[in-house]
Amino acid sequence: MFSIGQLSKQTGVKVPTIRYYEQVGLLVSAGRTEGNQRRYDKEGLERLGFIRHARDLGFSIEAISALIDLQQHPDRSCQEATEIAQDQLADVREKLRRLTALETELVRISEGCDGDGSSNDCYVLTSLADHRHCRTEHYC
Amino acid sequence: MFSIGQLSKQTGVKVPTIRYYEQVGLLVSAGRTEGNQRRYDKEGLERLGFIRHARDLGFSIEAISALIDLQQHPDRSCQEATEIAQDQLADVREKLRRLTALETELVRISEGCDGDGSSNDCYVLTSLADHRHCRTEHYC
DNA sequence: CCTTGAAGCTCTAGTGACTAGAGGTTGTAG
DNA sequence: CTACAACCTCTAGTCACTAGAGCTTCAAGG
Ligand SMILES: [Zn+2]
Ligand SMILES: [Zn+2]
Ligand SMILES: [Zn+2]
Ligand SMILES: [Zn+2]
Repeated sequence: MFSIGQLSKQTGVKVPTIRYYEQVGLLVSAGRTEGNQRRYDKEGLERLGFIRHARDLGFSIEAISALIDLQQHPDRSCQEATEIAQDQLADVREKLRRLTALETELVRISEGCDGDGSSNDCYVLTSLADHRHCRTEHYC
Repeated sequence: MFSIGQLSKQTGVKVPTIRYYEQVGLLVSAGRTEGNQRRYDKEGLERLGFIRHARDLGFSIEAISALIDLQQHPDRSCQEATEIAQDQLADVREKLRRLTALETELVRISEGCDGDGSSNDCYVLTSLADHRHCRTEHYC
């Protein structure tokens, strides 16, 4: 049996975050001591590892919830799991697309000024004031 | 003079967002009507355009505040402006780096399963359970 | 001049995924 | 038995909005 601190050390997830995961229903402790402290078993450790890894891949709490539900029912089809992964991939690709546009514009803007003039005619400031200087459509 | 709704239409910034910008000190109205409604002049319209464009490039409210301060003092050096832009570019590049790693792993994971098996031995679920399947270090 | 309805106002609370802090209790090593 | 690290709960804060309630004002048509 592990304390919350031991779980934290083994997975790299901070203690308050583990408590937060319990609050939102992702991870329940195996039980409590007489003094009300959480105790986890090996299953809890593995589940927290799963959560951590999925979070590190950008999956939302909601998506991870669904994935854990699937894991608990080994007989169910894994179609939903692949859909969730594909959705996440699509999200990431969309973000990449947007950030690439941002990078293009920020490179142009940054290179347009050495920072040694007056802010009166600074290329950074004038570029920000007018989207018509931009080569791409962009937003976050 | 423009009402908040006219400003909204011209810039594409939603009305509650404009009020939020006032609350955090980014944009003040030129004045109020007798009935307490906000009225803006051309300067306000331009400033909101600046804010909108900077937000669309991912700058934080805090950064935009600093940039507007610089704009208000045309005699000051624009060094800070270029620094802010370069910081933003560095941020964007860091995010791109991370998202690219995520994409690599998510492609592998998505392609590893057709979604026609049982969740018992689904490649998506086993990959999520163990980082050792991953080819990159990754996090958000 | 009067009515109507769109548009405005303020204030509070909710979003996601935590993080920080206060103030108190428990576990454990020496 | 004592010290103190680690634990507990609860509230509030982060960022940049967004939604809603409940009320007031503006402007156009009759
Ligand atoms: Zn400059
Ligand atoms: Zn632009
Ligand atoms: Zn599968
Ligand atoms: Zn991994």
